[in-house]
Amino acid sequence: MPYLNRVVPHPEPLDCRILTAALKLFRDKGYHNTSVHEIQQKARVSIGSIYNYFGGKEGIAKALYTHILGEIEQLVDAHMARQPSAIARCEGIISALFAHTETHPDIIGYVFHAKHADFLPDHASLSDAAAFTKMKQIVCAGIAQGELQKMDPVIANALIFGSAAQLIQQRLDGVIKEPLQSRERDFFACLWHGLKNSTPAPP
Amino acid sequence: MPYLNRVVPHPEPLDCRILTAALKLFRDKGYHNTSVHEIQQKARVSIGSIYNYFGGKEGIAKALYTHILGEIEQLVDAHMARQPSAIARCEGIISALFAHTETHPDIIGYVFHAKHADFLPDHASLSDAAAFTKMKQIVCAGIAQGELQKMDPVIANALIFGSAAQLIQQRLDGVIKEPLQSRERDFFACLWHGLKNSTPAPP
DNA sequence: GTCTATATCCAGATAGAC
DNA sequence: GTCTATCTGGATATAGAC
Repeated sequence: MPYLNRVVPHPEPLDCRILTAALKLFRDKGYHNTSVHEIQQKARVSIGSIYNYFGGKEGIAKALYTHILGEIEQLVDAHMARQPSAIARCEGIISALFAHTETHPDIIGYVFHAKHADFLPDHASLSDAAAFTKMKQIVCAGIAQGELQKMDPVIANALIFGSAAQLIQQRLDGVIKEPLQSRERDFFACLWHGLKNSTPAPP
Repeated sequence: MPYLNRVVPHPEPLDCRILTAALKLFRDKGYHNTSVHEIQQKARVSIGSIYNYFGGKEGIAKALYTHILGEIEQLVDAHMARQPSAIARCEGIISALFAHTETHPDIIGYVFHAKHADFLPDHASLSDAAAFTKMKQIVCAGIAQGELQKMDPVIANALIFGSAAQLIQQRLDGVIKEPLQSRERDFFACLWHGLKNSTPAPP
């Protein structure tokens, strides 16, 4: 019964094991302090397989990067489709990111905390990624429609997502001890108190 | 005349040359992508001297880190001594950081952008540095005295310095094309519009 | 104290058996 | 497709002359 031998020890596919192992190591020790040998050991895979699937350490980092940014973009798209209001969209996205920070700190940490320019030189800055561009568009639309105060979109974007990013980073660093959800409601209240337009523009 | 031979080529002291060269390289290529050999060439110093002064690459990084964080702390202290108001203090500090971002992007980038945990494992998180702790204290005092709205200090801190940090990072990345000073006034207006307490507490 | 030349080590990558 | 064993380059760090 060769079948049994294959099934039990590693239910998840091989390339997936490599990615999850690498993600955790990159988060814990940083990209440069992680050797392929360590990834190989943690994923219980041979070095040869790693080079077969990803062509090397940088290939793993790229695969992780595009995959995770794609997932965040999907998240943004989902909230844009679900809600017409800019405020509701931002709240939904930030709320989802806060939740992910608790359940998948590796993933969020890899995107928010890693300095990708150090090991992915050909990739553009994070701000240029599609997911983050779309967040800016949400803010712009909210200002244009009068839902948010008339103001510089760059500043509005910094206030909304910059402060959220700061909370996420402090949570990842352990500076904030409680789950971010416990602060979510207060955070939104403070945020919109300053940004929401109380006198909506005429249609 | 041996004196002349010494004076002309390198007016600044040797260790200072090493630090400035390393700072620029770390910013441009990242810590791990910079070799001691490159620092040596750029600083026009021999490898032996580098090990004499700093004991190695990590020693340079540590010296830079403590020195720069010390300077920022001094900046915070200066503004705390000059102004009693929390809002004025925050504005002064952020304004100074914005100005530094334009004049010394290497320095600001090294503190705000580098992932120090990757190469200074024994150092605590940036948020624990004295300079940033004092910024939090300023915000707390502002809330306690009724100058700022009654709210969670962690959230207030994220809104104020998180958004400022976001602007600085985008400026360093080149996403923002104009000097930050051009947005400073608008930024402060938006910020305090949401955070300032319009009904001050009784003395 | 400053330099050059050298040693040592380890990471990333490859070759080839199975 | 997966593995083991090996190669190679380059980085940190040191030794010793001056």
